[in-house]
Amino acid sequence: MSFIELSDQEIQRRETLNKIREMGIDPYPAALYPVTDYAKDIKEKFEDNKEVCIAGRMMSQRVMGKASFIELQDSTGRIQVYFNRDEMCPGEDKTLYNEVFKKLLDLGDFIGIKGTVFKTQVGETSVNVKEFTLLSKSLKPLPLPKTDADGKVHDAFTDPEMRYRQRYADLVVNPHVKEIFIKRTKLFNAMRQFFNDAGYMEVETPILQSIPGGAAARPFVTHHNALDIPLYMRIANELYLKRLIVGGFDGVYEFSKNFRNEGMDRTHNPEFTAMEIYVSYKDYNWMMDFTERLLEHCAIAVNGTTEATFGEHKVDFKAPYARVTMRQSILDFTGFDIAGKSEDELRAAAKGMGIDVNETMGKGKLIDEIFGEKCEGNYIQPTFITDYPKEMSPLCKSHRNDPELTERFELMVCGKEIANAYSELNDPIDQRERFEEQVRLAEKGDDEAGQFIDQDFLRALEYGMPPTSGLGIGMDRLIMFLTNNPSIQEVLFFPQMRPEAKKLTLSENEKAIFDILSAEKEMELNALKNQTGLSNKQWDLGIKALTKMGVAAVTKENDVLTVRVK
RNA sequence: GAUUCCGUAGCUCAGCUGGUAGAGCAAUACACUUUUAAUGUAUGGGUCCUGGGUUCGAAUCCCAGCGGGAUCACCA
Repeated sequence: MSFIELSDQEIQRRETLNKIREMGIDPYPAALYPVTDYAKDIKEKFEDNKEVCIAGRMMSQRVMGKASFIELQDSTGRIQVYFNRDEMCPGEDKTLYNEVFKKLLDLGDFIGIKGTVFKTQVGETSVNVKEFTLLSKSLKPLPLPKTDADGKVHDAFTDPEMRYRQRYADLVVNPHVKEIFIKRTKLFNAMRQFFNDAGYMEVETPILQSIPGGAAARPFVTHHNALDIPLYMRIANELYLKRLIVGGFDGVYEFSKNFRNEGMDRTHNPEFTAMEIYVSYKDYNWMMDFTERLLEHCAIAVNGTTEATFGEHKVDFKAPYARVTMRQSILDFTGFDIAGKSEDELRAAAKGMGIDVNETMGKGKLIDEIFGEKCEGNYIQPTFITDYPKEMSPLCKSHRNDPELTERFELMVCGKEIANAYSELNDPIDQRERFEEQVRLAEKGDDEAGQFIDQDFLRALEYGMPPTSGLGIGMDRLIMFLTNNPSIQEVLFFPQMRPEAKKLTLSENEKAIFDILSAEKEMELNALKNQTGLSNKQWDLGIKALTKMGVAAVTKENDVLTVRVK
């Protein structure tokens, strides 16, 4: 980066940095700083005159002559710190206060404070400085939102693009953003604890896979040089976890980063986190009980209550949740009974409801369209929708009472799916046929059908997999509900963005002008402009830049504009 | 992918029917020993997203592009 691209304030801070070094102060000291206390604790458990050692960023500075207040922000929040010149510098030399503190510290600098706790006349808990240390100099000014006496925030740092691209600055400046991510981690911890307490094991399975399976989605492709084969980033971990059930584990789970090469919007990021768990000797009825207990536990761990607000909705994660079959749901919202209907009857019914359908759609797809269009959005409170049509669920066991259905449920919250579970298909011959059917669909052009048959997975099933129930939860979506965020980007530290565009340097034009001018030393303005052949705008920018840098000057004599080299 | 809105100082934003850019905070200097959006006085700070066009003249109007937001479509 060249010096010229820096803003005024950035240049000033670099100059300040040099002054600090000249004074013999290390702006980036190596030694640890012996922190003993945190802002939050000091304020909550006030102890008059207690000696503390704290560290953090200086976020505001109010100098009033020989005394000053700053706000120090550490990981727990902010605390006020009081600097008194004569207490800090008892002798004749007041440099530490007058120079180092007042002039060489900038907002955003990390400093360490040793001092004593007290309350000011206005009752604000503060730390009276005995000794302070510069811990790390900040060269770039942070955005500086301010909160006034009424709690109203001014100059808030809200631009989503900047906040996502510079999440570090977002986190420093917006405490509520930090809170989202603290809750996110609490959710993962709570879920992990729940599974571990139940005796299930956290595992890791491959992210680079030679066959991307377990879901219908477009994968990212990469290449392994030594093996000279394509490898795919996983779209799901289901087939690997089931192999582990074959191997004899009672229950396995994984928080799985999945990658899907599809569109991005406020609910889809190319990489996202799913949790999948598989438990042997269970079925989907058991899994419903398990899921509602799990979510109740997680909601309390994250928010301290089973209730959550999402937009205009109040959601209660307290178990148990309503259970509705897909047939009943469609009956409830459309009056149409899908039971025993032929494909043509279903298509006619869907058309009658104003749903966009076509000839390629099978029974399962048609039912799914009707449900998605007419029913899904109505489930605000957590509701299990059960017994999905078979075509939609190639990895799910057929329903024990109806061969057209599967033992599957999805959990709907605020009209969105957040969990999906099966009594897992463990009949290897049935599974092979379903895979083959998917390949046939894919060849016919159904881009939602799987294109690969994972022979190794089938081999595993042939050795025998116990009856198993599996559950998948979209973790990003769940945390959106628990933190009232309608956008997935708000719950990911670093959502995927287009790369930042490079700043163009216009020095080409400036150089062109300068080359012509320097040959002549002095030229009439319009002649020079014509000779460069630049557009009005390019010319204007170019000549202004040159005069600003002081390499050329424009003078006006008798209404004639002349450009000279300086 | 479609529609629509937005892009101006380090940050948040004004800028009318085109006439060479403003405010608050931040910065710099001075004053001020319990303030708290500290205060007062003064000063500096701009590729008005990029490119092209219209015009005597464009931050402003037109076209194209880039980036972002929102809504919709798509989405096991």
